[in-house]
Amino acid sequence: MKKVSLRDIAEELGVSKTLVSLVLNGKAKENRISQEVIDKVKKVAKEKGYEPNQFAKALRTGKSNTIGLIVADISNSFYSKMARSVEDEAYNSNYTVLFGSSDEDPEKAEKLIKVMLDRQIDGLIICPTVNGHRSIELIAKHKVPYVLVDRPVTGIESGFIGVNNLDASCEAVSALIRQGAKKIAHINFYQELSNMNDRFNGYVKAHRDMGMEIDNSLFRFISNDRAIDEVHEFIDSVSNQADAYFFANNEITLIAIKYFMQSDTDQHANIKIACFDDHEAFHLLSTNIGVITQPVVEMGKKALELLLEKIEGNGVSDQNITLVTEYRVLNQDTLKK
Amino acid sequence: MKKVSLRDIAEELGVSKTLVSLVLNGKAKENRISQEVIDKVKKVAKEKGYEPNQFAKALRTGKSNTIGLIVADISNSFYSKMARSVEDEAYNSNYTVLFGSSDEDPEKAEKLIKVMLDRQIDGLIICPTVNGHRSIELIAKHKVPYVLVDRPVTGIESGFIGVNNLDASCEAVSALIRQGAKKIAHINFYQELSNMNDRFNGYVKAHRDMGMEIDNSLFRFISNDRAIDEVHEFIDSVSNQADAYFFANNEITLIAIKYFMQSDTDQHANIKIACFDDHEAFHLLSTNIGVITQPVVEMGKKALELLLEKIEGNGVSDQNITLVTEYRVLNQDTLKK
DNA sequence: ATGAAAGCGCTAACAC
DNA sequence: GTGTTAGCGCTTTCAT
Repeated sequence: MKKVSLRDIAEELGVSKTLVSLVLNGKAKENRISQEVIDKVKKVAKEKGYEPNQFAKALRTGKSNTIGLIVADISNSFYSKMARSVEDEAYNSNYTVLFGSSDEDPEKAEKLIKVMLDRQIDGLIICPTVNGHRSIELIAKHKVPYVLVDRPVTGIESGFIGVNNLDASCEAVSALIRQGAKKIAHINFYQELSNMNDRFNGYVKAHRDMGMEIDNSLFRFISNDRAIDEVHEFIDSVSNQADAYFFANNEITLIAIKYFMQSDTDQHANIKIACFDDHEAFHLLSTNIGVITQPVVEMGKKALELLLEKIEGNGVSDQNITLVTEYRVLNQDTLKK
Repeated sequence: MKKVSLRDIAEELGVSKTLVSLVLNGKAKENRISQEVIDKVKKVAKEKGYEPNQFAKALRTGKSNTIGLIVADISNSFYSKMARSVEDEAYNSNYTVLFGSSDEDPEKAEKLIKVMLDRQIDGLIICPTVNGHRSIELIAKHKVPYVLVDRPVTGIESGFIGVNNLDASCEAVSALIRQGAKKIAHINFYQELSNMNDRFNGYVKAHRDMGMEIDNSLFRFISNDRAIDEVHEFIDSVSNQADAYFFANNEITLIAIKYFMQSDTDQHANIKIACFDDHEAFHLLSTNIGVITQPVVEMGKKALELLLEKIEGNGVSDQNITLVTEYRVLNQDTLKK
């Protein structure tokens, strides 16, 4: 059951490796190889269960038909859904996907990139971390095509797939205001990530548009490490005045809602909530919640499409694609629809 | 910025490729190469930013330092968490992970396996699909080490990582019975997957242990394609008699709970529920729910450990590792703990 | 202590 | 129409 190589087939047939290679790569016709030979070769190849050695092929052609995908955390539903979408598209285009989670750590991201470049990936889809410059430059230096998703990196010219963070946030917060909210608290991550900042800016803009002031004590940027504690602390500090909340992502939202539910009072039933990113859990809530849903499948799909265009070098200039989110209030009625 | 090869370094230094290779692979000492040369080589390699071409290396050595991971669906939280765990372990051991989702489709699984074998992975971790025999045999034929997770395949001798499906289910159902449930409905997937069957068997055993009968109308095996509709139909058909439910996984449970919540009555508040597999959404429920949690991180970790042992061929016989689940009732009290 | 040379399996430019 | 040849970049055996 040892591996069959081109040569084995060639020898068996008394022809050259070239011929076999040509036939098996579908280049027989354009090289005017006789049908008779074609059939013979194909038959033997099949019989012997020939499988080309991709390393040799890749070594020769420089193409691995593998792409890399680096996200913050594959176990997070947002990213795992995107991964799934990328995978599906890649599968259809005959690419395989290597993946890695950066944990928002620039060091780790850089290591992952190095390893993947080592593996001679043909291209890379990456969600940049804070201080992602260095790692992106690393990729660029290697001349490997890449596409950024979720967050752009300022100063980096490249393909990018994102959403309308600012407008979507503004819309969600405006909706809360229209529902009568006067004091909307906001929790975000303290990171130099432009998408997260835009969500904050949307929160600010909604207030400005309505001619409302925002008290500094009403919003907070928390750290990644102590997320849970900081959310709790902040909620305790604003629960007296706040009559609504806008959370910058589903992770924060989950922490907050859990905390609301733990509190003995039923106060949370009356609190208005809106947040960025959908989550299955929100659909099982008895309270209303406004949710900004990102078109995550579309994002993965577009990212891969763009990447393939760059890999196959159809001379497309780097595009920035902004997809639109959907805002929807989940409640008992939508549940029953 | 073109790629530097061994030869570039060798030429620059006026030495042979062999020497450079030896030094850079840490085999200098055992070949008694002079310290002076070692330093020189290392210095130049660093200066030029030498990165070995993994294809050439792999072509020569037959090792890719890449493993494959095939799960049913990477976007499912159970699998994405396992993937994360596998990834972390692999990362620490200098392996990269290729992944793919089989969608429980044997055809697709087989294609994925073929592609991965093509990529000359050093080993494979796989959650077998129904009728997984063929694909597993495919791997075996290629002499690539593999480890099965989640579900064993009868007749296949190999490393396997799973959990105590039968006992855990029995325990959960027994708990429902002790809480006073007389008519426990059960929904499972209609598939020849031994782990799912064991969950059904646990349900049966719990009844038998207590000397209770199970009416055939109380349980149902649903199909993958029409899962939602079939769950709804079944619930409609048993809601009169059932006073408790045991669901075979979190997917079914989510569908069911949503359906309960849609129904106008508040009946579901009084229904006792237990299920296999945890899910974040369950933690935000106001009703009680008994949850069997699989040690998913541990599963991924053990799977990779076992696989590496097989790859590195420390002659270990194929082990079957059964990890234990945890049963816990989630409710307002645990929430407040 | 160091190097020459073979070859992993494949592709592609160039014969014939 | 088909074959020859020359590598891709690396490791490894065997000389020296």
